[in-house]
Amino acid sequence: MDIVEISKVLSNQTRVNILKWLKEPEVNFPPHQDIDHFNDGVCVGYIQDKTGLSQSTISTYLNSMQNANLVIPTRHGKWTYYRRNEEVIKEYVDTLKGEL
Amino acid sequence: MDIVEISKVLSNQTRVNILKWLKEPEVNFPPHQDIDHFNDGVCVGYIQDKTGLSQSTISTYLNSMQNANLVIPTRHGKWTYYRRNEEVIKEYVDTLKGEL
DNA sequence: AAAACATATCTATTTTTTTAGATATATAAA
DNA sequence: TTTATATATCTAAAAAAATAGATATGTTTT
Repeated sequence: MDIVEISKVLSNQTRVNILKWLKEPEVNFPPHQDIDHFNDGVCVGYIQDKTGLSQSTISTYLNSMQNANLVIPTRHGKWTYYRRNEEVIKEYVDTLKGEL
Repeated sequence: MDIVEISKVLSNQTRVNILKWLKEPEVNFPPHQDIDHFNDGVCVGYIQDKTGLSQSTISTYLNSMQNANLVIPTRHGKWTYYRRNEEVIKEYVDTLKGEL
């Protein structure tokens, strides 16, 4: 868990929003075609639609968030679903609470 | 309290270090010439020495930290002392805890 | 097998951040 | 009242991040 790397992710409003949206996928996104739950998170396309940014930009964002271990990708057919990594998010906040 | 602005400050190891050092000035810095306490924090020169970066860079860092309300400056003669703004730091962490 | 679809990666451009030297300002000391 | 000291601000150059179009890859559908 790298405080500086995670802070870089959080220093962009859209990326913060994505993390927040993924907290309640059923509230923030439409249902998926193939599956009727959000256990593995939300597909890239839905996230992109919500932000209005380009596909490649969102993919880059999600990649940086994955590198920081803030989200976990799962491939399901032709879609990649992203969900929050609650453990690391908690560890980050708790570390800030203690060390900062 | 701006999450993105504060996260930008924290996305640099030296700035994180400065915040940590200011938590225990008596441990991390030598005593000041004029005053025998750290109630108003630590002078810029001491912080600069500890980082090894240039004077203008440290001044820029401290300015960005002040703009984010993470530190509070106090002028004492020819020195400027910086101390942590515990309220805002706590508010930031608590907000992350709740919203993130 | 070809076409369509979702996402990732590559590439280039623009924007932002970092960094420090030079200079300005404010205060204190000589 | 000049000189020294501490810090802030200005300026410019270098480095890093943001962004999106183009292309590649993997998967499904036809």
